[in-house]
Amino acid sequence: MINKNSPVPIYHQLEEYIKQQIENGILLEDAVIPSEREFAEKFQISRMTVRQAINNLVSEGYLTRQKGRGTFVNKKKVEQELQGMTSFTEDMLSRGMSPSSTLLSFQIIPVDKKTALNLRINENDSVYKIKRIRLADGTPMALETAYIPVSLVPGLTEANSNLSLYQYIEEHLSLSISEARQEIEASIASSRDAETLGITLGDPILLIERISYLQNEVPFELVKSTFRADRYRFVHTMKR
Amino acid sequence: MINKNSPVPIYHQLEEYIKQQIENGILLEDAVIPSEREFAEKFQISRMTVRQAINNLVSEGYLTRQKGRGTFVNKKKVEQELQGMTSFTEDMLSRGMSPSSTLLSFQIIPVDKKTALNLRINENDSVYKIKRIRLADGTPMALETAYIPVSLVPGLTEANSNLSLYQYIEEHLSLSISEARQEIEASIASSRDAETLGITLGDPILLIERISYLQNEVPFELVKSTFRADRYRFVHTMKR
DNA sequence: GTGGAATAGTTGTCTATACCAGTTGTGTAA
DNA sequence: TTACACAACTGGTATAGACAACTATTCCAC
Repeated sequence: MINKNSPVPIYHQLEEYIKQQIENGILLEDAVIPSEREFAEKFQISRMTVRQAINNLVSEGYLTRQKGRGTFVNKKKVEQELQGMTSFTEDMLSRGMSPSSTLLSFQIIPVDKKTALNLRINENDSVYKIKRIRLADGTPMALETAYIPVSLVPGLTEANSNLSLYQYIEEHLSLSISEARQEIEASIASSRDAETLGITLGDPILLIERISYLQNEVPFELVKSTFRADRYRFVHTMKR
Repeated sequence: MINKNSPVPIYHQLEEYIKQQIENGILLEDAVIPSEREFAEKFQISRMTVRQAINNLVSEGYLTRQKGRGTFVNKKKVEQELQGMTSFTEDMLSRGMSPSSTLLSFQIIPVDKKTALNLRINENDSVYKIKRIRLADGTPMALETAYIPVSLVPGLTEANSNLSLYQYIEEHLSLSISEARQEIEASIASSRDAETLGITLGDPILLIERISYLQNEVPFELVKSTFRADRYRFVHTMKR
């Protein structure tokens, strides 16, 4: 498990080892991990090297140290990661509402120039274009159009696109979203907007355009949403 | 400067020492700091102890290491902290525009119930109520009303409220803002909004309400802003 | 029972040392 | 002058060992 002759530093190997133990459920949430001296003994490495590995995991939020007691496993990263990530599903759930959606269309089309730029792919590359009405507690809240490069999520079909997309990619493709950029704009409902959302022409609407990025800074999706301003208010917390 | 018999760990003393050198301008931005071996020699401590101090400062964002070259001083914490914190001034500067503001009124009034709740103070406690027109490159962008508990910033006057508030509290009161919560809503300009912002009745506007918190989670200010939607778009990046 | 000492376990701090790996300037050979 | 080698610096990795500070448990005296 630990290869002293590898060019990969020992402390980094140990980090990966401990992370895996957590992923695989061998080390459970809130459980103590083996002591520094145990790790040192087990892998025949110095305690300071063990400390370096554990320190890194602590600052990455995987572990918590307690003097005199031991080192403990934190809650899973995944649960933390989607916090405040504002997928519609997460957003509504956190407001105590029940989200659902109606699929309006599901297409694979060559991407236009502007969207290609945003997704950092070539013009005319294939993208999924998914249009949905988003509902909360059964009433329409938003009209949403998502663009996703086919190359990133080859297996997407009408059926599984109906689930929360984020959940789908987390669980089936072991990718995860690490960053998102949003632009929020106020506007006035056009007659088409008004019709699909059940409001009146000229009513205020919120236009939200979100680009989500994977860990490697690869753009994953572009989502354009039109929210009813009478029902939806964008809430958002910034730290540090 | 370093007291080996102090109960305060040496690495922590060194951290404070280096931080001070940065604060006092002895170590300048982008400059190299003395090498680990130099610090060790100068204070007669082990290089590993020096590394522990420097590691902490690196993860706190004060320093950056570069293998083979040295360790460098980052931009001041203050400048980083307000990044994305969306004070109007910072926001406009980051868009390459020149921000200014016109003070409409500056009052000290007893706070109403709802605002008191948001600021976690008692009803009728004194608050500053500051109304301003915010301009970018000379044209009106937003109407802004800020509420700040007098108890938190006793010395505020019409004169210094005209500066960037954030800068004022950072520099004169050594408080700093660590978190902010925003609610963003679309609406339609009333005749009064339209008049002050120079737009037409019925035009779309963005209503932004922000509560900023200090490090200790004490609410610091409540700001209600009305932005022209034709000129302003709220942009925002979420990480992790 | 309660309080306190002894004990064995944990992480925290610190030292001294060694070698590796990347960067930069300098001096020498082509 | 140019190109390369080398030396002298930087931070990065790793070891072994010591003692301090803190926690939990056990056991004994009161």
